[in-house]
Amino acid sequence: MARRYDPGRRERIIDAALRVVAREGIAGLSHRTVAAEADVPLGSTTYHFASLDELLVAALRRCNENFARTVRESDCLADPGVPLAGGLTRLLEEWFAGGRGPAELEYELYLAALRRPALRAVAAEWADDLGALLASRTDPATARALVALLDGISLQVLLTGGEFDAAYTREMLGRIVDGAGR
Amino acid sequence: MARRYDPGRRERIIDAALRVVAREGIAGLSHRTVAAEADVPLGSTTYHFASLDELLVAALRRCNENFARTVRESDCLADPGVPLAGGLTRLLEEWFAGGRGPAELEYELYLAALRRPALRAVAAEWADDLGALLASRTDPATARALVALLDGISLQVLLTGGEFDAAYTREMLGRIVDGAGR
DNA sequence: CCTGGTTGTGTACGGGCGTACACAACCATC
DNA sequence: GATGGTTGTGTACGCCCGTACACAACCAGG
Repeated sequence: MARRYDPGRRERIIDAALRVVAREGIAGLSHRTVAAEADVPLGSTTYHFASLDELLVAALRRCNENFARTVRESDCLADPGVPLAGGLTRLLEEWFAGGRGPAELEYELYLAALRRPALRAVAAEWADDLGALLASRTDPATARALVALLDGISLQVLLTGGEFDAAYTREMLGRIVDGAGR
Repeated sequence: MARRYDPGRRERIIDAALRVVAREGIAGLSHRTVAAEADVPLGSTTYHFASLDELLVAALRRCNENFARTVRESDCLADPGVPLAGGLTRLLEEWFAGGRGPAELEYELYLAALRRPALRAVAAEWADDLGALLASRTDPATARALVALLDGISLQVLLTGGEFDAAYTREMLGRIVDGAGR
């Protein structure tokens, strides 16, 4: 039966799940497709993840970590000399520059929380983490609104197939930020 | 074979599809489930809608119409005496007062456009229609941003399972609106 | 009344799915 | 090196799916 010693198989399954979702969407995710993608036996996926929800939770969490690292490594937000709205706009611009793919993947997992209560906690973490990051440059309510507006603008781009408009984005984020000072 | 004369069967199938999606999500929508819900033979659903995408397009369009009618009938936006931000907040408040159900249904269909290009045009219509409605009270860019922020705030509520916060919403919408005047 | 075309149905096929479970491989203990 | 517990696999079952298609019901023109 060829059982291999394979630590980190769990992680490889999560990676495979992300590739499957990126390619075919959550609708195309099944124990079988992810097993094939990760090149592990079918039983292995059900063994490590009792349900697809569990696998999705792990995948979304991994996504969040990747995004958080990207944000932290980018200096768009760190430098207090750069206006907050401008930094956020640049961040989003870089993100969309990578094409629809990555953005679609992250949002699909994030939005899946709408129908899957198991994902809600992770989705909330994401919003909170980003909010906390921004809160160091403004107040919590404003930070939350910035996250909401970023989500809304990104969705408009992704859902309607439109283009990302940096000037417009900067302007509107600016209105939220500036409103905090009055 | 009992073929009935049944005009409006197409419409009844769309209604049934909305009920199915409301109850079980898009994942639970199939030719069979919708046929059972509409109490028509299986072949009837494939006859009227060649693919599920086609059915989803019809369902989303119907949703849009319902929402547009609700907005038009509500006087939250019509009265120029009411501040725009306040009117929108009240509209959203009434919407959420109906429970998660209706909001979940509309957003699930709307967000499905992320992965289904066939729905993009209808999703774009929705955003444009609402934008056009708001544009009569402000400029187009501001109107678009208001829609984006409304989407973002609604999503935060629905995805994280949180509560709708009217005061916060009014405040942030207000910042977008007021920013237009400077 | 027949007849040819259109509209709508029932059924059956092949395929992918989640899940269960017997059992192989491994490891620690003696 | 036997043994008992744990970890991981292969396989098979039953279910639901989209799709195709023969054919019933209907309708209009002759």
